[in-house]
Amino acid sequence: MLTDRQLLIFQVIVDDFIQTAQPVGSRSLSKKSEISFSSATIRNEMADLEELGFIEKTHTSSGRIPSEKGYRYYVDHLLSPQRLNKREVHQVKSIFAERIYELENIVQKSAKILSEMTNYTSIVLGPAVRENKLKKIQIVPLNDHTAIAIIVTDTGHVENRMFHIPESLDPDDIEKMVNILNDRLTGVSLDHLNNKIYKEVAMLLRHHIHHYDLMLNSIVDTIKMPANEKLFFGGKTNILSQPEFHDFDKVKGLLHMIEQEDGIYELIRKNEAGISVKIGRENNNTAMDNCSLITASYSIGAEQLGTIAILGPTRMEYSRVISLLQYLSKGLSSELSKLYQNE
Amino acid sequence: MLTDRQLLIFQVIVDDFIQTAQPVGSRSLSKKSEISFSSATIRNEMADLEELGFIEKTHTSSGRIPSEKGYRYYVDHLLSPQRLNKREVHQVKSIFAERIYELENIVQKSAKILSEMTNYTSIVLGPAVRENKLKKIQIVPLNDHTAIAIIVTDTGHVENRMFHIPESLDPDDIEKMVNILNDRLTGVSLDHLNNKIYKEVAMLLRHHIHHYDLMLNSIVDTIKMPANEKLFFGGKTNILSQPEFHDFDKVKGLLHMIEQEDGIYELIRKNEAGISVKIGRENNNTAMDNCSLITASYSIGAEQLGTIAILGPTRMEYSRVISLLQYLSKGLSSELSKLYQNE
DNA sequence: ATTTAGCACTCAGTATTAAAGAGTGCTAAC
DNA sequence: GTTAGCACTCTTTAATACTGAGTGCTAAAT
Repeated sequence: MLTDRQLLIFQVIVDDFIQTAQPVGSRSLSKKSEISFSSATIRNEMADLEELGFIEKTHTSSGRIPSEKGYRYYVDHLLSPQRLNKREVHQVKSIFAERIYELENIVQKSAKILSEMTNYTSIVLGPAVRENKLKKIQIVPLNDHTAIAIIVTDTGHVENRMFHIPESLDPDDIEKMVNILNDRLTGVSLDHLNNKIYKEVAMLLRHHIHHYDLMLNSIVDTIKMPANEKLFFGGKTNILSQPEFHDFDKVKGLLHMIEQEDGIYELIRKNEAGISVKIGRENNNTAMDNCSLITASYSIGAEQLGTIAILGPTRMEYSRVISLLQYLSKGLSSELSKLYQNE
Repeated sequence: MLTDRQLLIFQVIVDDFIQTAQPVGSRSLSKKSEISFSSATIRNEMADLEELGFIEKTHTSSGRIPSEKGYRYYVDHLLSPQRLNKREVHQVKSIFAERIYELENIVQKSAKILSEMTNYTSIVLGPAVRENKLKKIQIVPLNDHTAIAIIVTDTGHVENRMFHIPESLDPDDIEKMVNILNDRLTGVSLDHLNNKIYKEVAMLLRHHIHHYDLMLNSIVDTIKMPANEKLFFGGKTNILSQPEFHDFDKVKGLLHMIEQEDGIYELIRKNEAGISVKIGRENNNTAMDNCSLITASYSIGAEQLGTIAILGPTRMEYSRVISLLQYLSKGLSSELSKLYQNE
């Protein structure tokens, strides 16, 4: 559909624009070493490329910039996977250098390093806890009327919540209850827990403990809490350095969306495994106009855990970012497997 | 030192500028109902006020704006405490409306409401955990080589950390150790814990448990973790709406400082009890130029727990913000006392 | 001795114009 | 099919002038 020469010109336009953020004109193109024909020829080809919708003008007599369709084509067909250089490999590896055992810490650090390396904003969707399996439930009474319920999952995630102890409850009953719960529920994944409690365990409790229901509700609440997985950010202010965002309303909208988190969650969540690139309006969010989002998932074995993402202008270094995300997500996956795979 | 008329003029200038963000001129002042003399008279008085350093010009023929010294005087001498209206009282009370037992949640919500009410950025320094007293230590083994240490404090704060189990350790010994620790350390405040462990408990452990030291280190690490108290923010992007921050470099510096958190921590931390107002360069931080920070502490009984703060332009609604912070910090203190005071 | 009116002067902001530079599209020659 | 050439468009920048808000000072009025 495109001739080789059109392809060449298009590629050079995109590459140049990604670097300089300036519309690319025929004359400056003709001076590039990869291009051997005159500016007039280029102009003809550019007119065709524009008609096909791959590039556009910012005004009647300006140079050309890639359109969203153009970026899409570029990403789908023209991207040459870029090898990371030693420095970059080293930086990514530094995430795993210290022996940190906290999943959250690793994830947090990933976001930080990623944003520093790219100068874009990085977003990491923390591990989904809902598929974790229950390891232990504990209840620690604080005083006569409050106690704290703690649940630990098999990946070492700890969730806790305070609750009110019903007046009428015998302290011994608390212990009894915790024992029953641990006995029956260990190994059950968190999103099945709710079901299992009411279907199988509630009856059992009723036999042994008075007012079991009041306390049970608090525990169920604790389990339900992490409805949305946690988001981690790096370089939230990096967008301010991008020339395309030297516009207050634009920045305001974007930062506001980031602060709210809901919008981001929407954007990142619905993603299949592997790398995905969403360009501009493909994100279905006006705040994301002129922005691209590249996401990659990380996992333990076959179980998809979470997502890492880079948010930048549509004029993004797709090749480098994709390589980076690929490398990091692979690293994360293998490192986490090492830690949590119950071999 | 200032005549009544100068005081009046100064007050009107500050009030007007706080509202409009525009330099105030003699003519517009003379039209105000509180002022009964001519613009020429005002000009003379303003010249004096400028000489005294309370107001300044943005350029030779501009109206006047308050100087930092002026704001300081205004805050110290001219502020009339403003009563909150019903709506505002209601909004603050809504923070405590739901029966939330999580300290963190209350604090988080305070930050949110505060920023919404003021349109400035709010910062809340979470409760200092270090003076909490240990309620319980627990260790939950996840698999053969990792376990998770959990400590619970008397205010219901939960801290946890994963660690490596030394190969040579007998599983029974873990339980033994936890029992000894709980026995000896319950009721000790977190910042004394470290000391107490090495001085009194370590010896005891040595008698009973092989390789106790490896594990002990992990537990000590867990305790040490929350070195800085957690910061909560509200309305980080509100600064973008303030006209004085329609300057990219300014905003970038400020948002960057906020993102880093260290700087903020420095600013907020060193504060006595009660309300404190720091204006512009009094904050000793170039990113805070043209910004004021108002802080208030909250406490349980005599024990100072944390700080709530509002960050805005020096042209801030001091009166309203101070009233608001006063009211909220009092509310927070009493509400938290109700929850955690072990009556 | 204050207060005020009047006037010359300053400066930011805005609009207008002109000129320069980058780029295009089209046509005609190669 | 390719290229040189030219007219044209549009942005950017600088220069210029004008307006309006405001000041400082002086001299008159109170």
